[in-house]
Amino acid sequence: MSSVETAQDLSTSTDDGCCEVFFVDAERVERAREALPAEHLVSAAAALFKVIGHPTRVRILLALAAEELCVCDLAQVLDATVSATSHQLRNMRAMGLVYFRTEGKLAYYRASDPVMVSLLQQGIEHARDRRSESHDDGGA
Amino acid sequence: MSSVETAQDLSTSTDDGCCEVFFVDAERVERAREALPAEHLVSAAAALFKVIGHPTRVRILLALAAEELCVCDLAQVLDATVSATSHQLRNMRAMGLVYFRTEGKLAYYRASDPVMVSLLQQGIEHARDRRSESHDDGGA
DNA sequence: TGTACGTTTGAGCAATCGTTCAAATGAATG
DNA sequence: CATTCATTTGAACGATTGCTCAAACGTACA
Repeated sequence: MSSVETAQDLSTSTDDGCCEVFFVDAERVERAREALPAEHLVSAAAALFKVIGHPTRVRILLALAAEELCVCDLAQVLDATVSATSHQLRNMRAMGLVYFRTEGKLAYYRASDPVMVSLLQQGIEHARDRRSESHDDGGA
Repeated sequence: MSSVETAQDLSTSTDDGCCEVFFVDAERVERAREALPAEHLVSAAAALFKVIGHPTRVRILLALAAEELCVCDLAQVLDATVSATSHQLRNMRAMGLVYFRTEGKLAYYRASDPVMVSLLQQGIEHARDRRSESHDDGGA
């Protein structure tokens, strides 16, 4: 519809490693660029999602959203080592996804970020829905 | 109230590596266990979130949700190599997050999973909200 | 104070990841 | 048919990850 033909085969010295000097569709590139949030937001969101990007931590967050648990009991729920559990909790605590209360020699953890818990639960539901349809996760 | 005091200091030969034979609070363990979805759902959701658990792929999904782009232009948007971009697209395509249409020698990609895009956008917004409050991401 | 025990921590290790580089593929054009 | 060029692919790499093991920490209790 508009000036898409900005792409000429000028062979300037700029080595973008891509196409020619100009993009295939400069307009779309511009619009896509504007759709991207600030760098720190992208990184922060990615860091948040990375936490729930591993089965162990998914289970941890789900368990701690349902029940306040000490490390020992949580490890039981996960069927994992106490040490491994503690390591992950450290990670999640640093990300602010988990709250931490100490009582005697026990440390009680619980989920502290309802939004992330909700996002996770939506993700679980979505995974369930996708399973109903024909979704091949690559299977590699 | 029920039998919470199942926790005795019996020292059986089972080496769970945790506590004693019994948990600190067997009831909570049971409830937490019931809160966990089936294993394949946990894995599937984690795999989904892992995709948007990296800044590069977050940018890719956001860009492709806003605009249909060929690999070359997408690489421009990301300020990344065409090869690196293609590798990530392969990953995301395998996960069904990205749709793929070929026209001549160009390959046009776009986001194909609106739910995941929505989840990602909620995550971005949440990251923005968290930033307003006192949230230290550990900084490590 | 000394023992017991839940928890944390650090080193080490195998596995995975994200990227780069070089080569291959495949569709258009001459 | 040879060339061009967008895209894909595979090998290789450095970095990160998630776990285990052993040791340290800190609180309770005798």
